Order: sequence, then structure tokens, then C-alpha cells
Amino acid sequence: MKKNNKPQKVRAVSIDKILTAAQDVFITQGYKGATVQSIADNAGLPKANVLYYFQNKENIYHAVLEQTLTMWDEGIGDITIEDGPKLAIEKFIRAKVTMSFKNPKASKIYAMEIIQGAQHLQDFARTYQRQWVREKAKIFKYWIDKGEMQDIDPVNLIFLIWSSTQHYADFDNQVLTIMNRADYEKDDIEHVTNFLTSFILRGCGLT
Amino acid sequence: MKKNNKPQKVRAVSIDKILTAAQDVFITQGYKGATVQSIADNAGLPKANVLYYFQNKENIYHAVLEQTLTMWDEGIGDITIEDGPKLAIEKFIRAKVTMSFKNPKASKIYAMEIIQGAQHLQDFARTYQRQWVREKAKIFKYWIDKGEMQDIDPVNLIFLIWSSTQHYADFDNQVLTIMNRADYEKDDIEHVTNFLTSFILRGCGLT
DNA sequence: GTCTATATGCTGATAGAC
DNA sequence: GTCTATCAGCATATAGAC
Repeated sequence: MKKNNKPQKVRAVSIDKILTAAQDVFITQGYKGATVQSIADNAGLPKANVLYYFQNKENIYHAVLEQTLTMWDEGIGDITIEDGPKLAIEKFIRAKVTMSFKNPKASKIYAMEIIQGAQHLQDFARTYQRQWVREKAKIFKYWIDKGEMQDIDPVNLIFLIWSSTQHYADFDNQVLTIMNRADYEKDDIEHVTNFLTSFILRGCGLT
Repeated sequence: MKKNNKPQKVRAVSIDKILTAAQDVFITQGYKGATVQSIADNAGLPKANVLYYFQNKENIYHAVLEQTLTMWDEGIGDITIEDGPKLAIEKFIRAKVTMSFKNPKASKIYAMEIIQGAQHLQDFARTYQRQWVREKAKIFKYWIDKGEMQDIDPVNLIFLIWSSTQHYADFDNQVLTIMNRADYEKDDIEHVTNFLTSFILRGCGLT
């Protein structure tokens, strides 16, 4: 029953277990501090099996990083010219806040990677992001030129939206400590979304 | 000439060299990844001397963390009721942006510590911060009740100011990549300060 | 695919000469 | 105070039985 029954299934399940476990260990222990043994323990598998699927630690990290970036990218929505400034910003903030509360780990992995100097990040990832920001900046510029929003620097606006939304993921420990709470509750997403949306729209002159 | 001439001077200089080197290594390599050997190399001292002054790696990290927190705390200025909302927020943003550009390393050390779960942070540091936020939130509440600023959640406002200003320190690599630049220039502090100040004041209804 | 045993290399920390 | 030599422990990764 257990042997070779669903050949690819075992593999997929194991890989998923390993990546989930690895994400936690890499966040709390850092790259070097994360031992293959601790990843295996967290995944409920023998160490040798982990190395069977990934060959070495670096491959595990790369897989975690890639999965994380993909998930994050898919979740943050988009800014399109058709929506107009108000709706576009509203949508974007809501998507980012929701991602931050529902998947803080992805944000943390990415944040640590950047803070440490993006040593494992491929060049294309950086170029891609530069392109993304420039493209969106152009859209903001279009709205500004048409007088549809305040004349502010679009790149810094994007930075502000990124940082203020991701803060609830990356610094969740600090936020919760200050709020004197153990965990986020479901109302928090709505509350933070409302705060940030109205604050930022006002900052953009879109009230 | 070299021996026992200025007994305390050598010690102070060595300790300073070690802490400066350690800050860099801890940021790029993480706690576990930072080897005493690499700290010693960066400081230009033999490994044994580093351990002579600090006994073990954890002591080095604690010293770096403490020095970092003190420096950061001293640099972020304050929010006082006498200044009124507009001036207080202006001062606070300027102080934080200046610190972020002039001492990004302190911000990074702190950010990594929080992201990783504040494992090395003492309880009193967390309690202190909670007190600080509550105290400042009360001041904002006072201004709001007097109708001197928009009715917004003060705690989330503090989070937004923290995150948007620290972003230029913690994510300097990303910011510079997107701007396609190698380093910050002196105009950047002024530019970012102006952007954030006017944006956030507008968000607070203080234009 | 799963698991045990082991080789190899590196790290933190100490001992002790100078 | 400074530095060399060294040890004990641990982590990655592999070999190979099942």
C-alpha cells in the first residue's frame, strides 16, 4: 500500500512539507543558522530524505525564495490606468494588506533577503522590479498630468505604500507587542485597510 | 612605546573596531553566519583578541544590539505636546529620515532582530516601546480631541511614520536598485524628507 | 524512496607562550 | 594585552543497506 502506489504524490507532498518547514526555519534562524536537520525535524522527515529531494541546503533556500516571490507577486494585485487613481490605490492597498496579514512569512523572507544585501536574488528579479516601478510611476504621472491627483513623486509614493503595508507582516511581533495582543484577529485586516486607504488617499489629494 | 602606554586607550579602540566590524558581519551574515574569525578579520585583529574582550559571540552581538538601540533612540527625536501636531510631526519625520540615511546599519540590525522574533531582545525593551507608543498616542488623541488634526488612529499613524521612514534604511539596496544608483546622495535626505512630510501632514489633515 | 552510518571540514572557545 | 596552537563539537553531504 505504501510503496510506489502514487509515485508522484509522495514526492509532491514531501517537497511541500519541506518547503513549509524550511520557510519557518530560515526566518527564525537565518540562512546559516537553519540546519538541514532542523528543517527535516520540522517537516517530520528524516534528514536524508530532505537531501534526497533537494541535494543541498542552498537548493532548499532557493526553492523557498522562489515560491515566496511568486506567491507574493501573484497576491499584490496591480495598478491599471483604467481604474483611475482612487480605485487603483484602494485596490492595491487592500491587496497588500491582505497579503501581509495572511502570509507574513513570504514578506519576511523577502525582507531579510533585501536587508542582507540580496545575495541570493537573481539579477533579473531586480531588473524586473525596476521595470515594474517605472511602469507604475508612469501611470501615476499620467494621472498627475491630467490633474486627477496631487503632484507628488510616484516612486516615493510606491515606497510608502509598500513599506506601510508590509510593516504589519515584517514587524508583526512588534506590532502585536505594542497592541499587547497574542495574534491578529480578522477585524484587524479591515481596520488597517481602512486606516491606510483613507490616509493615503488623503495624502494623494483624492478625498 | 606600544606596551601599556595608554592602558585604557588600546582597549577602547579595539572594542570600537570590533563592534563596528561586527555590525557589518551580523547584518550580512546573520547571527549564526557571523563567525568570530570574520569579525576579527574585518576589525583587523586576531580572533583571540576579539574573544579576549568579549569572551563569546553572544556577548559581541548583545553589545552591538545595545549600542545600536541606544544610538537609534537618541537620534529619533521626540513628539512633545508643546510643539503642536504640525511641528511635532515635521520634526519627527525629519529626525527619522536623517537617521535612516546616516545610519542605515542600526535600523537593519533592529529590523532583523524583530523579523526573526526578537529572540535576543530583553523584555524591558519591548515594554519600554509599548509605553512610548501609548504616551505619544495620547498626545495625538489630545490634538484630535481639540480638533487640531484629522481623527485618525494614532497607533497606526506611528506605524506608518516608522515604516515609511525606515524603509530607506532597511531596504536601501532595493531603493537604490530601483533608482538605478550606487549610493544615496546628500540631496536625497532633503527630497525624501520633503516628500514624506508634506504627504503625511496632508494625510493628517494638517495642510 | 527511506534511512543509518560516517567522512570531512569548519567554528567556538581555551590554554598557554610571549 | 597579544597571539599561536589546538581541541571538542557540530553541520553538510555522501555512501550504501534496505
